[in-house]
Amino acid sequence: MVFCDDLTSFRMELTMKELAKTYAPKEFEDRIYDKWVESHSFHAEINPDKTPFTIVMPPPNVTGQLHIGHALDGTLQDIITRFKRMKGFSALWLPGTDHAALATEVKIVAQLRSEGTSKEALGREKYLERAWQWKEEYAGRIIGQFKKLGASCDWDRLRFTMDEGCNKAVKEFFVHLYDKGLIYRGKRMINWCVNCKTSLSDAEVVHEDKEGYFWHIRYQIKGTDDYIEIATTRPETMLADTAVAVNPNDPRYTHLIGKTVILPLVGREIPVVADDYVKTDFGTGIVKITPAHDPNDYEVGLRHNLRVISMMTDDGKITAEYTDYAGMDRYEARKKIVADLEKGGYLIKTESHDHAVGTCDRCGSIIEPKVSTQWFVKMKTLAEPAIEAVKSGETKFVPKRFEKIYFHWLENITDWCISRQIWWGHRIPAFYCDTCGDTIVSREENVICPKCGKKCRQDEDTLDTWFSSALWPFSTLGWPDKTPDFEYFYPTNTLCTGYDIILFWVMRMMFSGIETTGKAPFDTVLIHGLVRDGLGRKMSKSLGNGLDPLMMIDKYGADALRFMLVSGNAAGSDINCDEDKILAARNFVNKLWNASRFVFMNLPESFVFEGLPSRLAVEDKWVISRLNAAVKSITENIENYEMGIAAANLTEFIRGVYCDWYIEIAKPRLLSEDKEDGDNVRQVLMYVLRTILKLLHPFMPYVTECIWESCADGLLIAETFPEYDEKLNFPEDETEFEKIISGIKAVRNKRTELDVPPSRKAKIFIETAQKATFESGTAFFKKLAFASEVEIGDSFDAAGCVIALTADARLLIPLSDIVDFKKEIERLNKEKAAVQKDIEFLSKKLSNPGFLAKAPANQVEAEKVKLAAANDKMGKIQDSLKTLE
RNA sequence: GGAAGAUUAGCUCAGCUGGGAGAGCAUCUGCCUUACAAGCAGAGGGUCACAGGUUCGAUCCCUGUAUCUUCCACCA
Repeated sequence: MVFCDDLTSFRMELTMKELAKTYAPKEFEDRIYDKWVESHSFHAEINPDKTPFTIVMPPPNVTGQLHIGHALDGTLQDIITRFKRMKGFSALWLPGTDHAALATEVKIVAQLRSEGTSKEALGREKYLERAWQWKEEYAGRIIGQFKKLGASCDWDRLRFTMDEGCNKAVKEFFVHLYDKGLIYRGKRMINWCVNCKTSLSDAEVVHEDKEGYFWHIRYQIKGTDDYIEIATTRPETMLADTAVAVNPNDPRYTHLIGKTVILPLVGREIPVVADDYVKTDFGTGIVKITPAHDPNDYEVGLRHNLRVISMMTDDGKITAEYTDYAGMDRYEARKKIVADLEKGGYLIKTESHDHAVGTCDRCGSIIEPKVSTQWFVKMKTLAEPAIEAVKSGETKFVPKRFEKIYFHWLENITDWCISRQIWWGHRIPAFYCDTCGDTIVSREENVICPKCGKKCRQDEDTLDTWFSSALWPFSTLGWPDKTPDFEYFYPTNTLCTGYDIILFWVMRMMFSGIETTGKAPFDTVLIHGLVRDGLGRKMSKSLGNGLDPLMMIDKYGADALRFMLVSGNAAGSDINCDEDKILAARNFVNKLWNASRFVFMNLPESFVFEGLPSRLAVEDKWVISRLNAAVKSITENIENYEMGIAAANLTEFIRGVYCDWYIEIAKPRLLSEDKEDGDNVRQVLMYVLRTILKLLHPFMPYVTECIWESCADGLLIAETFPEYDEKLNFPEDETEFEKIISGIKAVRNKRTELDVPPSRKAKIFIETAQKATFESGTAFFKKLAFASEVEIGDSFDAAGCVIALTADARLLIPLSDIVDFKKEIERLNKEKAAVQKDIEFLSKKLSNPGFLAKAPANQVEAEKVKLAAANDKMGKIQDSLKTLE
């Protein structure tokens, strides 16, 4: 045999280290991680001989700690990175953390409040010191937690969204867009959070359906006793009404156009205007117009040149000029206004009305639309190439359906409000000359007015946190400088994230990347779902159903957690998980551990791994061939991001093929007199085990590396991923050996049915046409089918025997002393009926002219084979029944 | 108001380009068979949501319905 020459040339002296009796991940995970770090195994070199493969980590916020969603995200990225590294790529997984501007500020402000102070009291400079302290503490913590998971990130390249390089990139991008006319400052209607006291982008507003009311209010028409009826969900805003609008084509109200009405409680006289915006079939058909507090009304106001009056302060209180309500919270004021309207006879009725209100993504308070001067990015021209990049396939989403969400948002995009009235973040690189009134946008820190030479004042605001995140795939590689890292690793390959931040982040990286570098920042966007509890609920603190990944790692090991997260999951769908699933994964890890122990304890002290032996038994070829198929399938599935299927392939092979069969079959051979055969089976056992460890390593890096220590020199992380090899396919041997497996299963099945304990050995007579095949399996029948003796022949006397049937054999077990033959006849009759049904089904199919004419030939052939087998089986059953009766 | 996804065993979920439905957990039975009781060998359990359609053939493709989940949306 020549097929494994290349393997036999490989020799390895082993210094066997014994594995502990039970799998105890805590004993070795940290040690293994240190080993990887010390050997710089995670560091990606710029190597022109290798193809780069790059993943940038979605930077976790410095506000929190590792939750199960990060664990999923991290596991997927680590699997891909380790796989690519083993496949010979220069694989870079670039880690970092996000300053999470508003999210962090909200937390620090709360912390200050609990200390009885505030950011205003501290002042900007001291506050920022405090924020950096926070960052130091929490960024370190979450990085440490990622390490626990086994993340093979290149920590030499660790970044932070507010570090110097990112700041440089942010300024560069801002100036670039400003110079191109794509960033502007202007007075617009924006989303205002009265709690965070800052503007927000549209994406940061969460719409929630809330129970509310329609208050029907009477506005008197000036100079008459007539009145009009208006329905509103926000009565308090009437204080700032500057008009009332009707649809110009609404016959009920055309007579009102141009008239004046008197605003209740306030007494202000306001015009009735006609505008298409008003729907005739909703509410009363008359709308109060409050340009300062509603985006639509603002537009109406612009069209009709209405006054913009504000009735609310930045913290959501009523302004001083409305003396009756001044200083009241907007919702307190609402109550009083409704009461006052009722008292004054203005309130006609109140009806329930559910409607969507915008809330702050960060603090949950209700957003107030507000007219304000802010910085914006003009999105239309930036969006187009970002759409094109996905349409052309330069970047593809996995699963594809998420592209729709991406397109929909980009096609309907509005300008992006990027300025925030908070302190923690990148300060806007815009400067104002108080003397000349000029605005200068600059990369420099200190800006002198070119006209008057005076020092300019920098804009107080900071940028939306996503402005810096948008640059993450290239700012982390050195952009705007043309660094070697940037040249080699950009564009990156796979971006892996949850579907919840496609709009916030993915799309913004796309247009920023294309605008600055001319290339889409990644070729694949791998979208995964959210992690939920066993009942499909979102994990949350209030429900108390959160699974703390760190606790799970502590309890079951990182490998078990990782394997649970990818098992039985299809890309893009949510994952329900509970502790039972981790337990199952842990048990599987334990299985591998013990299988390895078994192999090691059966090796002589002087064992030398030489690769596959040149003489292989049918069962060796069976396992090698199955392994080879598994290699192919696992590789393809990882490449297609089907981690769930790859994980199932691994389980199936390791448990179902290697442990359940090959190891069991190896046992008699290990003890056999034939020394050469024993040596061969040891080589095969090791060969398969080593291949398994490599295949499994991306999924379970710790345990595989730990076992590897006992059976090889060097690090597993640095090994090459197994390759599918045509020469290792043995389809005939597979078929042959499956016949023995079927036979063993059939005997076991019978014995269990009849409650025969394994200790009660019995003879087996095998009637078969394939004598050689079953001859070679004799030892296995003894070991696995509890045979005291095996005889193979054409025909045996079946009297007093239990009969087990397979497609290729009739197996007779003389157990007359303990078997109830009446029951056995019943069982056979049952089986006969089942086979009869099969025969009918198959005959019907094969006599269907449509099927014969239109089905593919191999399909027809397959059905014929099935029918022949069923008929054969029927014959055996009938024979058996005859002998029993 | 749009859009996407889901509906498969008691539970949680797989099921690739259509050829007689799978895993894990749970249940039941029997086993401490010298790697593993975190185990082994078996068993039971499913009109693949419903109704049509295409097809020789549908869990899979098409249409509609129902229920659930999520995303998007300025209807006062």
